[in-house]
Amino acid sequence: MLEERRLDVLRAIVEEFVLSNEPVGSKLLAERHQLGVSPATVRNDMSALEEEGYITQPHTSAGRIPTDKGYRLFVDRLSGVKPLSRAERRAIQSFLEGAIDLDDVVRRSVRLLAQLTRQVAVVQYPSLSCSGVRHIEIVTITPVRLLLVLITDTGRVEQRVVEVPEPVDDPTVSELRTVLNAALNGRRLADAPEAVANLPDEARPGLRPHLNMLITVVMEALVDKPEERIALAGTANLTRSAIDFADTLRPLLEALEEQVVLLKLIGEVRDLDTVTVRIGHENNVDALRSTSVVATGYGRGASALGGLGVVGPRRMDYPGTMAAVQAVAKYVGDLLGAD
Amino acid sequence: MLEERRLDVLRAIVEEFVLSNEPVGSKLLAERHQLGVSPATVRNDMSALEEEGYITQPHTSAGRIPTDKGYRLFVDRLSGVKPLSRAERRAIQSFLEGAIDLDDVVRRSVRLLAQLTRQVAVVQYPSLSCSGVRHIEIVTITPVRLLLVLITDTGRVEQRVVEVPEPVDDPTVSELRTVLNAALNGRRLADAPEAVANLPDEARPGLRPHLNMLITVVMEALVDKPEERIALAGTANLTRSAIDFADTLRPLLEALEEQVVLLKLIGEVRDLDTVTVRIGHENNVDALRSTSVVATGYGRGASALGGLGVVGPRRMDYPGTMAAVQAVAKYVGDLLGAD
DNA sequence: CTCTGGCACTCGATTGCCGCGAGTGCCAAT
DNA sequence: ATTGGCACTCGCGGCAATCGAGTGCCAGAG
Repeated sequence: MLEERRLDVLRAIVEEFVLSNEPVGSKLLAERHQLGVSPATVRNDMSALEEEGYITQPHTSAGRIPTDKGYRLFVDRLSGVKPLSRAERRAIQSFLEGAIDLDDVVRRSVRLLAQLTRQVAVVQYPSLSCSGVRHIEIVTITPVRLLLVLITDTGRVEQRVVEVPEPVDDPTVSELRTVLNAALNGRRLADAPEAVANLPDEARPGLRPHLNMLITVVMEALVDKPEERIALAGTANLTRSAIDFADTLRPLLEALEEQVVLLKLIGEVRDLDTVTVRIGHENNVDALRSTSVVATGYGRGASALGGLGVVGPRRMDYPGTMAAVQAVAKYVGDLLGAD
Repeated sequence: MLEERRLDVLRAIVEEFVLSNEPVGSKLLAERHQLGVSPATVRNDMSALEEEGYITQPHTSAGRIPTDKGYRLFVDRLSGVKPLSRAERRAIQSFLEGAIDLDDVVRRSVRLLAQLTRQVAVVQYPSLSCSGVRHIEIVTITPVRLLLVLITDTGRVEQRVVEVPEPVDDPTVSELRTVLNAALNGRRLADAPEAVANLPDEARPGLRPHLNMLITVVMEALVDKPEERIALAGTANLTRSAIDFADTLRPLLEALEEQVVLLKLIGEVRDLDTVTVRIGHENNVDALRSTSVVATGYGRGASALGGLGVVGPRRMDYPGTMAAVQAVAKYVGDLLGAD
């Protein structure tokens, strides 16, 4: 009973603070939320909550604000799921269904997510290694430079220039194309290594050096260190909550422009079916220590194709944001998994 | 003589204000710049300059700051060219030469430009219509859905899904590929319409409907309304100069995320060999009314492949920025024109 | 043992006031 | 035309007084 109400108080504090962005006091809480007790009682609870580290006061004569630990408890135990409204679901659907290609899907999703959550949205392009090979094309640029174009079943098109050891003529290119496609079409890139492992042995001798070269490139560039891509939107929303600009906003913007940082961020939390929340100091990136990240993976079937999420102030509508992230992930997953 | 010194004073004001970001007074001017006259004389000149609308004072007891008109005069007549240092040129070269493909070139350039100018940099991908066709590839997805992949000589790879009226088999696809490549390889996309105009008439009858369909798609999607792309970097630099954030920074960030706005901006000023400067109100975009844009086109030969530039505060080091923009445009043009 | 009303206390934010100083405009003198 | 002198304006920083939201604690009631 007692314990119960303390949590109610914490929940009320979080909700109130998220709305108002101002330290919340006992009087306001007792009035606005039906706690059924007087401000004085609330004060006692708040005192206890502060003792336990869930809330803190910015300065002596102010109300309380949640700590990271407080938000954490709120997210884990206190916040119900907030289903999206019918209108929102329809909006998502109609916003995404007009997409014509992968780029379009990703760009639309990221803008949609930014708009829904009013925060900074991040969407990772489908990982190459999780994608399947739809087609491999080889184009001659010069006799010793070939352009390798890889088309995946998620619609990504990747290209690499390959220098071959000795000039190749068109029939040979044709042959190479046939062999590679036969070996890889329909397979996932992650499975590529074994699929091509003994291709050179089976091919006619004249083809081997070129084949080896191409295979090396495919492996190195597309499987071992695939070039991941990221789309970003809604940075303007940062001006909504950030107050101390020079100190907070700049490093944040800088971090967001670093693809590496974002990839690390998304990479850590792209589980399917689970929306991960990182609150403040829980983030491993310095510049994000004062923000929260809500992210999840998208994809169809077992493994995630990629990740998406939002970055926002710790003072965030977690239930709503989590719902939006989950919903968009579901739609994007369906869209890219199906195509 | 008199006229001459007045302009010297204006130049000094602009230079001083760009450095200090504070209204500059007569005493400082007379001391720091060798005008050879007393503060009182400078005051008279300043008074005249204000009368003519080149400078203004924020409040009565403050120094003067340049108006848009003042910056304009400065850019047009007062600022010499500021050649980049040897080190800077080397930096540009070494920064760009490691690029492996088009995406890489563009991303590196935009970051480089942002770093050099400490402002927001914008680089447009080479326009499709100005690019040449290196290769056209057709991949069968289903018998009635083909994926058309266009590879340009600037390294751009564009893809479109095409629905054909009736199923096509592989030999037909092969034939289509051959015909299209024969007609378009090596040509510029802008010349494509006439190149393909009477292809259907020359082809064998069975091929015509598909050919027509493909040609229609190529024309519509790639020539009439080509999807232009933009890369952006250095938004963090906005926090450097912008002071009133909620009112200035947000709409600015929003505008910068609008590809349409940026494309319009760049599209208007992508002349080769000329660095265009738009100061404050000279910009047609509302959100950019309090910024300046310095941009130019890049490319090799006669027509521009694309445009690039920076967006920054009106209080900007114009000579330096113009030099940087010009230099980067030159290198990017060489890189993409040659490849 | 829990809750409540009362009360004194703290401390950040706001307001009003004052003096400093940077910068100007004007004028008389050179 | 240029200059030194001088009075004037006005933004800014510092300081003190005031206000009030919010707290902690305590004694009393249920």
